[in-house]
Amino acid sequence: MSGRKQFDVDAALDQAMRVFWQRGYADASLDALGSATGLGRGSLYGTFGSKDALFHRCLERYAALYGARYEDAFAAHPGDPVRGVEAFFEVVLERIADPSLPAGCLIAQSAAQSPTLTRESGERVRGLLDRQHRRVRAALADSSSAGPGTLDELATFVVAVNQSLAVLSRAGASDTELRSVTRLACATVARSLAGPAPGHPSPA
Amino acid sequence: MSGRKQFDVDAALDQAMRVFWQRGYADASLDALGSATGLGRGSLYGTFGSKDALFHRCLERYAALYGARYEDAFAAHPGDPVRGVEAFFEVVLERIADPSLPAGCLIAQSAAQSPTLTRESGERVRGLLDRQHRRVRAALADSSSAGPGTLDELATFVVAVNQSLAVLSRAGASDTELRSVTRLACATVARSLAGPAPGHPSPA
DNA sequence: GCCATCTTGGACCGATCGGTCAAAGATGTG
DNA sequence: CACATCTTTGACCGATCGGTCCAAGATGGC
Repeated sequence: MSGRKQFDVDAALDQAMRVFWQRGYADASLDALGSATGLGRGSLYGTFGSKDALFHRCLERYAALYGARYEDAFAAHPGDPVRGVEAFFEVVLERIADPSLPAGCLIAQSAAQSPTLTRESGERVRGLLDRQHRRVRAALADSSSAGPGTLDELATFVVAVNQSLAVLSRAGASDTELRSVTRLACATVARSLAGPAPGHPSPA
Repeated sequence: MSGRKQFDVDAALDQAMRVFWQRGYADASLDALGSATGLGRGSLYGTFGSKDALFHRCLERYAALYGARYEDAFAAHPGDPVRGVEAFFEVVLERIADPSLPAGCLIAQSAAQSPTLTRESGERVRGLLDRQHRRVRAALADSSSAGPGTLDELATFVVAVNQSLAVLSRAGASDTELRSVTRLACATVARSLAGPAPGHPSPA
């Protein structure tokens, strides 16, 4: 049966994305991807070309989907980066708590497996982390009382904490545990933006 | 050739551990484990029983090896938990910076892949994270000006940051980036131990 | 020196991997 | 209705997976 495409490409990408998200690139077999999307190998290869290309599409889709939500969270608190970061973490925590979604985070998952991926894929993941860094940094710079170095470090810190939430949630950490991590992280951001660190006087 | 065992079990475990560490459980093939250890399948199965059992032995060995170093780091600063945590992160950073070792951390790696492991293995990994939590908590409690709740949250925070270092390093983050994360984390610990957080007054 | 015992390397097993391909059916154009 | 074009299904490919097994060789007790 055919003639014209029988399925919605974006819906298929959503399902494939979840398989990569849940099992990682290597453990996401074409059989698993096929049954999750309801597609045969012919359709998968005819549409996407290869497992690698499908993975890239899924990465892009994931980044676009949740990247937009992160943007919204920051944008909801213009001029107030601390509230922005809180809202950002809230989005992450709600995604993690959603039982209809795999645990963790596709980017973190892929970053952890980066050395076992194609060099190309590894660089792509690194690029996505950089995008996240720039996004956070831009939000933090919104009330630029801090120097550019501090801004970079804080953004790296927020990205790092975000990755840690993914790892811990995959290990089975509770929402409560995760929230204590974000609470402390937010306090750190607030302190660092309010004034230089005590004990280690900032050169800025 | 044989009669008596021809190889050192611990040395073989060291090599196998690195393979799991570098590639993760699923991607660590028996061929890779065999060539890394220099052992044939007969020796591997005769000594360890199965890939899963070998993995467990490697987890234990990893936890024992680096757990001891963490203990040392904390023990080197009795009564000074902040310095203890700094020393702890220093051990982690040096291990990550060591080019003769795989990137990241075997525990973090396994935690991220936890949902794809045996239920048994997943629980084991969770147990190792708990052990790390208890270790950090005990060190923090050394100068117990903080309540037990705060202690738990801080220990979770330190464990979380440790996991984030593993993920970021595997994605190719530089030592400098990693150090800004630990610097901010240490400042957070110092602040929380010195007094309750501002803005969010602690109930303790 | 004989022999039970153990270890070792490698052949081998069925299952599964990512990927290809051809046959068959559906479609739009003329 | 005929036909070129496209999609889909599922059989099939070689490679590799984790795991088993056995023949050959080394060992120590007697």
